[in-house]
Amino acid sequence: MLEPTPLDARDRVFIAAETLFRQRGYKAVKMRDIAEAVGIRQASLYYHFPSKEQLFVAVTEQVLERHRKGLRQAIDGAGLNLRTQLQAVAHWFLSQPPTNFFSMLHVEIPTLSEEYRQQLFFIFDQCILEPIHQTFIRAREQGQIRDVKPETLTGFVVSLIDGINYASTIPEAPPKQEMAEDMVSVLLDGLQPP
Amino acid sequence: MLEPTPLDARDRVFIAAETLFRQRGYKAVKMRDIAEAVGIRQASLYYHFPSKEQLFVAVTEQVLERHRKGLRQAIDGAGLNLRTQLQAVAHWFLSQPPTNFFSMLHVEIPTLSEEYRQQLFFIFDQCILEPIHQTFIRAREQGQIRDVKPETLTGFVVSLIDGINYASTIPEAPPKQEMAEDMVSVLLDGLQPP
DNA sequence: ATTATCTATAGATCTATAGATAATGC
DNA sequence: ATTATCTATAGATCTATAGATAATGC
Repeated sequence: MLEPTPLDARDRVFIAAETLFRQRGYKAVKMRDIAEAVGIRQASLYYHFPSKEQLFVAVTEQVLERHRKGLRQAIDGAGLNLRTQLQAVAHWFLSQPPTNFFSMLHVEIPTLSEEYRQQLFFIFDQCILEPIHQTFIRAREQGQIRDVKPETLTGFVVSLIDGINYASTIPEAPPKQEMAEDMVSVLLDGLQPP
Repeated sequence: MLEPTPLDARDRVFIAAETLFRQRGYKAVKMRDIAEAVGIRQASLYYHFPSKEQLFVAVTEQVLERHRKGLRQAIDGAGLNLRTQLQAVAHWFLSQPPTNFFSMLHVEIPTLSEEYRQQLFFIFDQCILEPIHQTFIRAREQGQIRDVKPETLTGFVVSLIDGINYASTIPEAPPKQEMAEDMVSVLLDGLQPP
């Protein structure tokens, strides 16, 4: 380790916060909950992070950045075919801890200060929407799909991923991977009988 | 009026609560906010409702029940064709104030007491999922669509509606009605070029 | 000396209750 | 008399700060 300061505790706070915020949302998670998960006292968190809001923003940025890298790799490694690219996108998202993006955008982020709000919206756009948007634009240019606005299709994909993640929490739901396959085949082929 | 008690104030509380809970979510709305919207003092709300939780549950039940009726009417009035039925479903949802169902299920409802949680999950199933589920089952029986699990497709529709509602809050987004048409045509016909 | 934690608590909210008071309808 | 509101506030949380103390590394 060449790190000047040992980051263990800070990292454990980060990981605990990420998990709790994802599971329960910003407001419902108390600093005490994070501290308990880490095994320190609530006030000790403030040695590592100046405020709950900044902790949330830092955690969310990291999650989004991880998705950006993962999506880029998934898409770049999936050849030139939209079908395999979408399968790779779905596979990436479903390999990650399930984040409900619309709750994030609709419930969590609006409670933050205006500055952080705008910042996270921008990063969300760059990390989640842009990679998928690009994919649809290229597919359209190559005549792989008919003329539907790529931003509409991008929204569809993110919505469907959210939905699959949610459905997976229900015991009777079909397996994630099956729903992901159905998602791609419905998007590309529709539901018309053979 | 044959009502024994004039329900005006109670109704105004109901309406204000519905709007605020929908816009900001359960936790973020304070009883004071609802009172201010109605024009009374915070404590006066407790004359009409015993607790914030029961107010939220009552409001949510009413919203869900309204959707059940609206969906049933929309589907029943849309003939026997899945395409027109889905168009009617989309049209109904987008004619209503935008509720983010996945936030509701994923963020709001889990913070309630176990009893109310189960109750609202059940009612959500009856009011939102069941009508759409039935529609897909009938279409499948009549050979209108290929073999994909109807519960998967139901989840897709609800996810997509959530996504369209969210997208509509962004200034540059395509019009709701256009996204709804794209949703139905993608679900049924896919994206393959003509 | 510096780093990381602790205890204690101020200050800000927020829900819900108690009891008083005004408005309404016999 | 009953209905609907009010003021005042108890009680419960929760974030963040102040200052003390233990652990670590020169």
